[in-house]
Amino acid sequence: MTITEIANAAGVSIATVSRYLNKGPVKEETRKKLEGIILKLNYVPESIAHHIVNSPTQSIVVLTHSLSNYYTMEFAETVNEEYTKRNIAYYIGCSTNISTEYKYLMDLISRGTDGIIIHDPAMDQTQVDIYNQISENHVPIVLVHSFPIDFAYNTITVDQNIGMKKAMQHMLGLGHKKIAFVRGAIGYSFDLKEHIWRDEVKKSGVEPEKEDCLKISNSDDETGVAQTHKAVIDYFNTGNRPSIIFTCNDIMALGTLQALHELGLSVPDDISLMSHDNTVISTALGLTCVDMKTRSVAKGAIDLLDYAMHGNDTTPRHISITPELVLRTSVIYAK
Amino acid sequence: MTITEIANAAGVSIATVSRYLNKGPVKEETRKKLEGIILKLNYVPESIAHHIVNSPTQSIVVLTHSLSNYYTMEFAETVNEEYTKRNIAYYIGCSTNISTEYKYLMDLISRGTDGIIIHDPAMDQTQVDIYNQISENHVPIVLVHSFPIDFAYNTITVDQNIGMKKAMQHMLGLGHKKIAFVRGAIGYSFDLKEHIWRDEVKKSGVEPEKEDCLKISNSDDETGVAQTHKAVIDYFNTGNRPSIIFTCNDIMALGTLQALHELGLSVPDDISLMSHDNTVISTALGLTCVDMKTRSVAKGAIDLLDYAMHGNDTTPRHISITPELVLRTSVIYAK
DNA sequence: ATGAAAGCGCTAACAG
DNA sequence: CTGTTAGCGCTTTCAT
Repeated sequence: MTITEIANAAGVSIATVSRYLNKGPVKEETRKKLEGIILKLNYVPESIAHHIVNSPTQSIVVLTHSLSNYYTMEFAETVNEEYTKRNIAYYIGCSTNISTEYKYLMDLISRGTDGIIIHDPAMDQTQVDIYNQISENHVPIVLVHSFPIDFAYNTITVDQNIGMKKAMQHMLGLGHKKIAFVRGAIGYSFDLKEHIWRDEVKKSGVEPEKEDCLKISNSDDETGVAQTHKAVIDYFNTGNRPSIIFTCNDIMALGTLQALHELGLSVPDDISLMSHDNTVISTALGLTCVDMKTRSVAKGAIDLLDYAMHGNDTTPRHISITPELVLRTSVIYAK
Repeated sequence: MTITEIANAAGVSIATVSRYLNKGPVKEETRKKLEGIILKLNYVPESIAHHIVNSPTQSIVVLTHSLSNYYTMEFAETVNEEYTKRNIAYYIGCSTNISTEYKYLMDLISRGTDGIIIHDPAMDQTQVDIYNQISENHVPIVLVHSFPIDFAYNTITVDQNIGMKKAMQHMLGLGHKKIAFVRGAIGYSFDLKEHIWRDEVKKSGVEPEKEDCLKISNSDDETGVAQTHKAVIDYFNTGNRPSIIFTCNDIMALGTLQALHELGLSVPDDISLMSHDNTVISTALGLTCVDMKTRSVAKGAIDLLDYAMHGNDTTPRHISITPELVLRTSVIYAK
């Protein structure tokens, strides 16, 4: 079904149909006729052809590395709310590693996507040239929680240093000495958190034990829960008795909770638990945690993208949001 | 950056460049030259122009009604895994109501999307004509968990009747008489479950009380948790003392758990809890529940779409998957 | 192996 | 207010 067919059916030229479609000046009579025909023929414009001549495609996409993660989803959802309001087509792509991220990016720019938000980009410093290649194709991109590097993109992150420091000071301040630290195996933000954990423990005068740092190989979905569960059980079975456990995300908190329950330890009476991200899981379970302020981050990302898409100033901007502690009932004084 | 520019730079015709790009016959020498130029000029093909002449766009999208829902996300993720393997661009759109669902659908077919999977479609019988309109545009669509109607689409669902019956029989069989039923305010599948709850309770010889059916207005994210929490507290404050609570999804289970905790009731010692969907939350919390077999459903949806996209037989197919009970520790004999 | 030219569905001057 | 026409970036005969 093309514009030509409906032009023929109406006995007018394709230009008139196009004008009608684009709300240009058309005589009332013609308008009525076209309206009827389009309805009857069930015509849907081929936007692909529209956009080959009229560049913006009215589409924004968020690329993320995981779908089964509340923290990611809360981000995607906030963005969705905004673009739904604006009536622009918004889609989510999920790239689980560097190579699919690259493929997605190529697909998106070749599709003429108007703007791209990459949440937790998989690429790091060694792949900067790829980002540069993309930037040469003039697609506005904003990086959310990217590795820290000064390059030609708009970026927004929460300052995880501050968040983690606040968390450590909170725990240490309550008298905790042996703080188990549960992290994912690979990832810049895990490294950063571990570093601060190590640092602050040291500063408090005790030497961080190697075994107190538990690395979970898969951490986003129920297998992450299971892996954490196992790691925590093993950790206790080796004789470790921390007064508090800190988990780098809520999925790990879930696995930890499960393990604790199995070990007959209740939170916070027998042991404290602190988490990170403040997803619905922390809310629901009453876990004290670091709030990633996902909604603020999402709003900021949208602002940056607006700026990149519509502003006339092309210098990249960088936003850093300060995370805050959410105090609930899962952390109490060390016994 | 267009094919023309690279043709000029290489001193060949655009036809040759096109041939090179499409792996057609090109002399080794020309090939080498083009390869270099394309790399240097950072050329990315304009797939929009490609697909105006060469229809398939190599893209599949899943439309869903919510992003902050593990059950939905597990579905989206399973589909993602499959299409990533196949190297086809896969995106997710989120339409929160009938009107945005319609807009999305129009956007997708006008973009030339190759196939669409609608998970939990918002439309019901009264909007069937919209689906028909779409079907006339020849875009393969499969409906997942749609309302039950015989029309020209491929559909796949789990038989929630069976699942809910199994759940009721399990609870009733353990001697529970007053079963609180927690559902979302609006939705076909909630209605269906309530109907069976009512039916089975009646069959067991007791009259279902109006107050035992709690309706939660928002049920997908943390506000759903909060709403459920409040509703359950109110319910108990009115003097109700069920021996078990059944929740229609895990978000509601979370809210219920929170309320129970606040009321000083522990699961399953003081009260039993059974949920629906078997997301990571049920797994982690050890909740007995109805497993929606999301991964099987996702695989089935992909099969149906393959069939619709590549098969030569156009008669719609329908798959019904039987849900199963997952017995964990949250449900015990009624006291 | 390569180039010229037509055409995909649509928009945007430009005439009338 | 409407029709004619050129052209968006690409593919695809058809010649050469």
